[in-house]
Amino acid sequence: MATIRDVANRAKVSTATVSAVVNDSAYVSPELRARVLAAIGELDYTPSLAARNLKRGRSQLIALVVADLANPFFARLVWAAEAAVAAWGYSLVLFNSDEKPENERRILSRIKMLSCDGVILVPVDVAATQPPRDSEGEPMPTVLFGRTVEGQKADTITIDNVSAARQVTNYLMDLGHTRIGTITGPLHLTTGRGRLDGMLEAMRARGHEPAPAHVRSGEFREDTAYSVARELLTQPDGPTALYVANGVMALGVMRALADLGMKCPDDISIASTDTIPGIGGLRPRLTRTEHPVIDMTNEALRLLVERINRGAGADSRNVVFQPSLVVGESCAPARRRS
Amino acid sequence: MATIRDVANRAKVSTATVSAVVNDSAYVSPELRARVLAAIGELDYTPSLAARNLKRGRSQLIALVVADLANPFFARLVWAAEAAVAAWGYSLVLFNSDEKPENERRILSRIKMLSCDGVILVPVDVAATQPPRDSEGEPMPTVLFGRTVEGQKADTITIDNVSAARQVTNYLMDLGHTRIGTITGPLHLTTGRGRLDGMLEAMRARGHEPAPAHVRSGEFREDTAYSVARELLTQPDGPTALYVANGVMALGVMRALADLGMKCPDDISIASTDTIPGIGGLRPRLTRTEHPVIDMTNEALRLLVERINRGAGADSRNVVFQPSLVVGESCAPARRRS
DNA sequence: AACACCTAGCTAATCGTTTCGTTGGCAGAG
DNA sequence: CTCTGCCAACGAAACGATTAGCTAGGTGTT
Repeated sequence: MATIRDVANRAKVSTATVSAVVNDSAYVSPELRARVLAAIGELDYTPSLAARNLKRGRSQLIALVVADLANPFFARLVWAAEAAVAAWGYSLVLFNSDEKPENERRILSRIKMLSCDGVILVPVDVAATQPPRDSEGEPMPTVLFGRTVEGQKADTITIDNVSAARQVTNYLMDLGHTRIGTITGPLHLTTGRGRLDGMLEAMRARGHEPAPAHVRSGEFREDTAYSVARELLTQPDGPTALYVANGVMALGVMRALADLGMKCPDDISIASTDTIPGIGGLRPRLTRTEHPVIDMTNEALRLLVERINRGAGADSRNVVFQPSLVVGESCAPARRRS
Repeated sequence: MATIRDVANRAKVSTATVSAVVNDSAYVSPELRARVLAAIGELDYTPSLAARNLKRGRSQLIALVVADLANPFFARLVWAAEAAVAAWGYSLVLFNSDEKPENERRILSRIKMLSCDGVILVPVDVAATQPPRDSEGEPMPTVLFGRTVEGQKADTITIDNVSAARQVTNYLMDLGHTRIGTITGPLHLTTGRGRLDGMLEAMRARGHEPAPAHVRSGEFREDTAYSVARELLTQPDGPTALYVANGVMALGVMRALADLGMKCPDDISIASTDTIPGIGGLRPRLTRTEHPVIDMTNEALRLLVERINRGAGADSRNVVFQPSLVVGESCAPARRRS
């Protein structure tokens, strides 16, 4: 392939001049500029990012590490992030930690090798996640997305999980439900913990308390939620309404209902935090909160690029987004029950 | 950050020896090896990929260019590809061409700059897509995924679209439907064209022909399919069954039905090629073909890695996967109609 | 006319690896 | 005792860009 030296020879200028033209980094007379551009065109020259990165110590790469790529919530994040990253002139390197701390560790060291300029990280474990450091031992520009890590000073983008759960729970109680069960996410995650706390808080505020047997973890997974829901729904004194902590688990619950021959909302009301986009034509439509994923992603990139340019010194910022309740037809008023 | 020279100094060896240890590329005596490893540990040395790539002319990066990241089909591809790419020791750089040829061009030149080792490409336009070339003008190792490009010799992974459409159409006809409409994808894509051809072929084989007004393009998009479906379903002599060419469009059609107050399958039967994963709990479940995305992706990576290692010389291979029909409850037997 | 100053462009050092070709020490053969 | 061969380890030249520092020529001031 053509190198900058080939271009310089052909245009009868020095490599420094070619570099100046390519990067617009210094004034070059119109005549030389034209000669250089012509040579570039004739040789089909593309600067080598590898060489440029080696010299500049940057890579024009932004890494996105999601916790579960099979989850449509994160798929949407990937979609939004690709667009935002491209808009800022970077390229996106994608990793999936699959909720496993050891994967996360492997990925972060890989990111270090690639010397990515920044990282958007959905941390797997609040306790275990180490802030990524670059090759000089400095913390890499990082934005934590969706979940936070205790005691770590970093820029974060989160959703108000407590509020999400509270909104949904209040809605269910407004319909008259008091025997509300929940399928939670992993409680070591702020998303899992916060949603459970919000639900409990809302219920207690009105003098209710969920039966311990009605509070189960579905690990944020479709299949786990499916089996947990089957257990929960076949026990004698089952709940009349179920708050499900995320969208894929809600679909798992729906599948369990279908397999058990139960009807929603006739036999039980289901409401969730988050949902799967694009299923508005299928019934029942879930009552759920929606999260402004696109806004969150754009804000994450804004913060990240700012930090890349301003360095590690600046104070860390934490932006919290508010979810909004969207009512479908998956909930019915509670019927009086013995 | 620690460089190979720092390690060499500390271990009192040459950089060549450190390199040999790191890459296992030459025999090093146990004693020196131990010293080197110790120094690496003490300095927390990570080799710079930028420098390594510059020297080796490789980047350990594989690019994936999808045509529509918002489409769950491609989201699944991304998910499977990330895993496969990691398993082969590469990292995944993700791009979304959003079905726009100009984006695709921009992306391919970016990929060239990054000197990615290989590309998995869902081409946007059969005619316009140029095979990517590396900096030496050689064609880059590339696997075309899902769609093929006319006259281009390249490795391809595709699904048998004609067969998919034929299976679905035959199923509808077996139920007694003859007034079958279709919402197709863009006909300049092999996926769009093939699915329409398969449908027509199947109908003609039994002496039927769809009304021209019942054959419409939904551009593979949810919103377009939604509006087209509304038109199609409100015209006087509407079809009794609809074959929809992909999963997101099928959901758009479902949404249109819901908004029109029509019931599926009571008022109309819907069947599609491809679907959205994980919605098995919602009703009605679509009758559709399913595509072995994971197998397809793994095979794509196998081909790609082979080509990276064997060079451009080898013959190009085209692997065609077979879709399978999965019956839901979105189709009912045709009722006799005037 | 002499001097300082500015600027366009060049030369060459540098980034951190890999790798080719060389060195030096030791063992076995003559 | 010398010569040859072998092999572990090394030194130094790439890879392709950026950029600090320099040169030469032109301009403006006194």
